[in-house]
Amino acid sequence: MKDYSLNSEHLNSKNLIPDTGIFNYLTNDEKLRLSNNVTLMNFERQDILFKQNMPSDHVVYIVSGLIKIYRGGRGYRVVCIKLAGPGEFAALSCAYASNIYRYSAAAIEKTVALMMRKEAFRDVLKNNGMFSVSLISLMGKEIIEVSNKLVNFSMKQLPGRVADMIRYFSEEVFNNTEFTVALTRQEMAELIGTTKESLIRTLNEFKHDKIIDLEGKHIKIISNDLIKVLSEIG
Amino acid sequence: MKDYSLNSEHLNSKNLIPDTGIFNYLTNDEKLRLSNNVTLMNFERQDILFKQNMPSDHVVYIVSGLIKIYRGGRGYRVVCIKLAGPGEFAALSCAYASNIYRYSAAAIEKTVALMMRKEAFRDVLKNNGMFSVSLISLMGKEIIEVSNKLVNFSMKQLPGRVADMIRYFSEEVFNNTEFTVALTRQEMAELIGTTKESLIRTLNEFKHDKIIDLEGKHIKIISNDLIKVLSEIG
DNA sequence: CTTTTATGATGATTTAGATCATCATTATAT
DNA sequence: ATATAATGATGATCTAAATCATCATAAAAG
Repeated sequence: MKDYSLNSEHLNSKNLIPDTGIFNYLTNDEKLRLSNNVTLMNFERQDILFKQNMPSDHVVYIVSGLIKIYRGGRGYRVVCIKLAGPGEFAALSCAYASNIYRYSAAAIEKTVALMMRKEAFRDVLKNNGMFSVSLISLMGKEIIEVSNKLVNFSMKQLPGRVADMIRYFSEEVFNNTEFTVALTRQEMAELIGTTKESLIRTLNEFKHDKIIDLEGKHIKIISNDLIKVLSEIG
Repeated sequence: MKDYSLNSEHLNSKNLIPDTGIFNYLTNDEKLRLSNNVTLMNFERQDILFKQNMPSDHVVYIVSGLIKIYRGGRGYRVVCIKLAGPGEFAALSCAYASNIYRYSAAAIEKTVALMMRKEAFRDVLKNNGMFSVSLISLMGKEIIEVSNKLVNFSMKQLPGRVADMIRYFSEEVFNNTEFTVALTRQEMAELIGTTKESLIRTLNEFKHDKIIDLEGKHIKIISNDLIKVLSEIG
């Protein structure tokens, strides 16, 4: 009994907030207060974290894994706005700018996420200037990223966008020239605004031209230079 | 002499910060301190407010007029990311997320803007929680807007995007079904990711189909319903 | 273990919209 | 006022990529 009670108390006061990134700016007290409004969640591939048009009540912080943030349109067509991995937030933009989620999020691989009640998160933002300025910096990066994607979508044609995607996986997600993506061809296509057929063709052309090695979901970059050139000339 | 001196002092302590929007959250003292780091600027059509790749040292607040925020790519191709009018900020995303401007801004019509030194702006953000949370809300809206544009670019074809543009002018910029845009056809095309020829053709088709009246830069919406339908079905 | 459903791969066909070319009209500069 | 440049407008042609169709293979479900 005594042990159990102790355990429970210990659990209640356990700090779920990581000691990384912008959370470094929080005091222990702030961490604890925020922590009491945080739920740690586990998601399997294809699990939904939140869905477009639902009331937006949480800010989501990815501890581990990978998720996709996407918008569905009429007729099953989907556009993937971005992926988010460890240390990244999701739904930040909706938290204080909208009362509903403006897009959906689903786990691409096994993912651990912290669901933070947005009111508690806001209280911390209000009281900790360094924390809020850091968040403003993060959101600025997100605006720049989405704008870049917009520019790439309008200026580059398929080979350029496919090269962009491969570069993104290699440089931003896996930090390796060789990697295995859990995404299907369909999902990859949604990430760069094309159809699965066109994506498959372009990937196989890259393979044929010895730019990449391709075996199922495993991609190995043979010529990083060519990938960079393709990505830059569009 | 005496009069002149008085005038000058009065000018120095003059508060340039507007009493609108998120600036309402500032105390008089904060307004004054910020005001000392603000320059009021006048721009004529085509004047550059800031240029891609320049060191980002200011946050820009539009008092009146209209500007375009755009990115140039190789070969004179340009993509317009968004327009910004009175009460809107520009370059917010670069201020604390980048040391350089990631895009350019130019006046579309005669524009008055406040150029706020980003360090002073940050000081206020750090010390005023309501102000920073409001800014976070504004930036969230911007992320949602750019994401929407990305989704529209990938899902809608030309008539849908042209209808989007007309709707945007009518509902967001001019609050009228009849308006005169200072943009050239080329600039309109850049706004919706197409070429001037295709834009001209589509606008003239709309005219022919009695959806709009078109005379040079003056547009009058005849059937708002059709515009909405076109914008929604894409 | 077999059936059913998702995924990956290719070929054939179609099409939206880019590109190229030309000319009229309207601004801007000399 | 006249020359020069920028803009708007249309037609002809071309092409990247979507769409449609089919089949192989892999994964999931019964």
